[in-house]
Amino acid sequence: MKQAYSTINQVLVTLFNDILRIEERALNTPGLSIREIHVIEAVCGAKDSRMTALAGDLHVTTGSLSVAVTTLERKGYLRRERRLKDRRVIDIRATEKALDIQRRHEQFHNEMTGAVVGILSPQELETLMRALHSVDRYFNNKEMALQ
Amino acid sequence: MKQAYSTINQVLVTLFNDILRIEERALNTPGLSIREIHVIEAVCGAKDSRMTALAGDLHVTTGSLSVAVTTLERKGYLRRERRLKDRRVIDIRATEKALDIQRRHEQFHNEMTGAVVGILSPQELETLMRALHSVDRYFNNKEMALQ
DNA sequence: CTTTTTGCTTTGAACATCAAACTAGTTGAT
DNA sequence: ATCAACTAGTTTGATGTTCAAAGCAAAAAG
Repeated sequence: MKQAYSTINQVLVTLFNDILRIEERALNTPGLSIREIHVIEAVCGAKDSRMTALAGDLHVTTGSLSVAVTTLERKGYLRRERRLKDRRVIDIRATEKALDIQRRHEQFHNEMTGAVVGILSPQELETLMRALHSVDRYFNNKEMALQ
Repeated sequence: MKQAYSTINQVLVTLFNDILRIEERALNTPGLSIREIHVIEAVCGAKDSRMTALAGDLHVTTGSLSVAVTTLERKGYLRRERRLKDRRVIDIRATEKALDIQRRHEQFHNEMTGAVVGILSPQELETLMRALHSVDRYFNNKEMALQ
């Protein structure tokens, strides 16, 4: 129990910070920062691909995203597509080059997930999922409370 | 099983980012960025408090740290202390003001940890801990491999 | 038709970060 | 003892990220 506290605390303190850094190095995509990779990922996985929606997903302002999209467009990973029905709206599309990156990123995450799944029995896995859902719910509420 | 992968993956992808953001907002120490708070935390918890060691702990260059320490010194959170035995070495010390911040930060972590522990059953907790250890191990290996 | 709202972009400022050049102090080889 | 090589830390210039605020164009509301 005591141990649980310190493990979870340690995770909250260090592991989370480490992950971004390691991810960046492991992916090692010259010419793309981890931020840019996350933008690409968001674009690839987005249901709604207009600027405002993506900015919301990424928790940045549309201004910030606009800058990022411009450079990623210049680098050949994204393109802007104006909607005919409502010409204010811009949809962001991933190019084939971006999809490549996305697949590599996905593979990294699968590996990471595999490390967890590998050590647990099916039953434990189920328990873990319940636990993670609870934690997720907790943090979503927390976030709501801070609005 | 399929579901386990995608749940765990989703949590690993989003939850981690969320927590950083929540932390930043919840701490909300006017005049201090989350980076600066992390520097303060590192100084408070450091075994070896010279520049090089701290920079290593924080995974930044000594140049970056030097800049950060200068502003935190100006703001009254840290002071530089030259070593007598080897006058090249600078030890960074926390002021009382910094210790206050550190205590608040620690309390926040304890609260968050307590909340997580509180919402899980003992069994869930045990499984979660094993999973987290596994992630930790995975990343430590990964980091080693990348050196 | 204005006016207001909406969606996005641009701009200016603040910060974080790094690499490389620099300063000062120590160590090692001769 | 000297001087070269090394080590610890700082400074500087460039780049990237972010935001708020102002701007612009299209759509909706009145």
